[in-house]
Amino acid sequence: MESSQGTVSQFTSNTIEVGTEQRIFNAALEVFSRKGKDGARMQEIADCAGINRALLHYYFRSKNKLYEAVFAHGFEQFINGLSQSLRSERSFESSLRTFVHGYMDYLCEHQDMARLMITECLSGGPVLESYLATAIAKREKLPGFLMEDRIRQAIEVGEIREVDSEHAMLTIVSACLFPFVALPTVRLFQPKAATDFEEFIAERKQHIVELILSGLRIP
Amino acid sequence: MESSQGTVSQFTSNTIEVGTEQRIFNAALEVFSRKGKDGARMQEIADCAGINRALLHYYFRSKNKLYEAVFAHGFEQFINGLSQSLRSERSFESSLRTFVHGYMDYLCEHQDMARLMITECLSGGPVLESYLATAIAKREKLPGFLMEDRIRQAIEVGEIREVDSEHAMLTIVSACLFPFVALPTVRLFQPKAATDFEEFIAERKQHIVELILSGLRIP
DNA sequence: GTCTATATCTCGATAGAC
DNA sequence: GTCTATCGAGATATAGAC
Repeated sequence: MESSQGTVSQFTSNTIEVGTEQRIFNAALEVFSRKGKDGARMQEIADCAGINRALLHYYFRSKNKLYEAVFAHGFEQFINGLSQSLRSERSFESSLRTFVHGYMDYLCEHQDMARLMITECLSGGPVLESYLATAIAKREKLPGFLMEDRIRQAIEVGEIREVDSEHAMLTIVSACLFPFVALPTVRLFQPKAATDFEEFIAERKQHIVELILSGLRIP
Repeated sequence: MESSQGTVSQFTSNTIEVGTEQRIFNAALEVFSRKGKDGARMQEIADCAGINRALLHYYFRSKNKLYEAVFAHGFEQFINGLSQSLRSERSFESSLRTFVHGYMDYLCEHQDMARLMITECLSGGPVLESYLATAIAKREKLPGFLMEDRIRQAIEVGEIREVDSEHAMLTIVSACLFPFVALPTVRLFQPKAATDFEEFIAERKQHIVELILSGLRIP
């Protein structure tokens, strides 16, 4: 139980010499994110990590502990990702572009984590909610809040038209995040999402920024 | 089935009496939609329906059959909901408003089904995909396709500016559907979603229609 | 640290009384 | 149709050899 505490925070995306604990960690994220906490099987995680089932219990005491560890790490990463880049004062257009691109870049790199949090949400999300609740206490850390403040500020200065900043923020997040949630389905409708994912994402970023900017422009 | 003339049943309410099979069905939808097919427990479904576990197997042979039945029914409902109302609209604004309001009304009434399909999506969605694939064959039945055609048509006539109709459609669906997926989280950020859900939805409909219309308006 | 073997428990499914 | 009791498969978790 000590071993997980000590090393979790030092995970890197280094390709050389990936340790057992991290392989377990990655595999767990992958499986949990697709099957949910209950649906996930320890055997599948072990197979995915290329090790024995018993090792899962050696590094993380139980399935519950493993899930908690995976979730906590991903959540931390999720919050800290965007916050810095949003603080600098620039035009609203520049802020929006920064947010959309940064958010979708994160989602591309951490699709597992996105699925995991959505799965949490769907199940009523007691774990996610407790994490969010404490995060909301320190309001300034959440990228979503930063961007929403930016919207309000832009309205005051007359940079964009008057809209409900909370709904606008929700719409922006939805437009960025939902395609990842529904990816298997999206692929059926938009073949490019299957054949050339990078280009699909690039197009999507541009579409969202343009649509929102145009939608918030003062008539 | 049998009419109890002499006894005043304490189970009947002012609503229409709902049979055991229907109660199982509703309970299964509720549980499957939150936990996913694997994560759901037959015991929980039975508890939720207020009956014994064995009865689940009496009405539906197995967990798999039960899931299939629930999914098939919900999916059918989902497709047929909007299609008619979309064929008869004139202006693009009117079509968009019809779609957004109709779609969100459906989602409000069938939040379980929305969750179920999202859960399917997240797990790779073989069941959903097979249903969608056959539905896509008869293209004209899907409301999403109808609306996307409507966007293309509006562009040709010069009613709205030139955009990628597929991305625009995806954005509209995202804006409508995602708030239901993330409802537990949204409630933390927008208290009104918890206290006055009806008003929150009404606001949301209006916001989406206005933002998209303004976003697609010809400069 | 990593494995095999096994104990323990949970869940889906069935049998049979009423 | 509905219940209680139980079986058997498969899952988590532990013990112990190496």
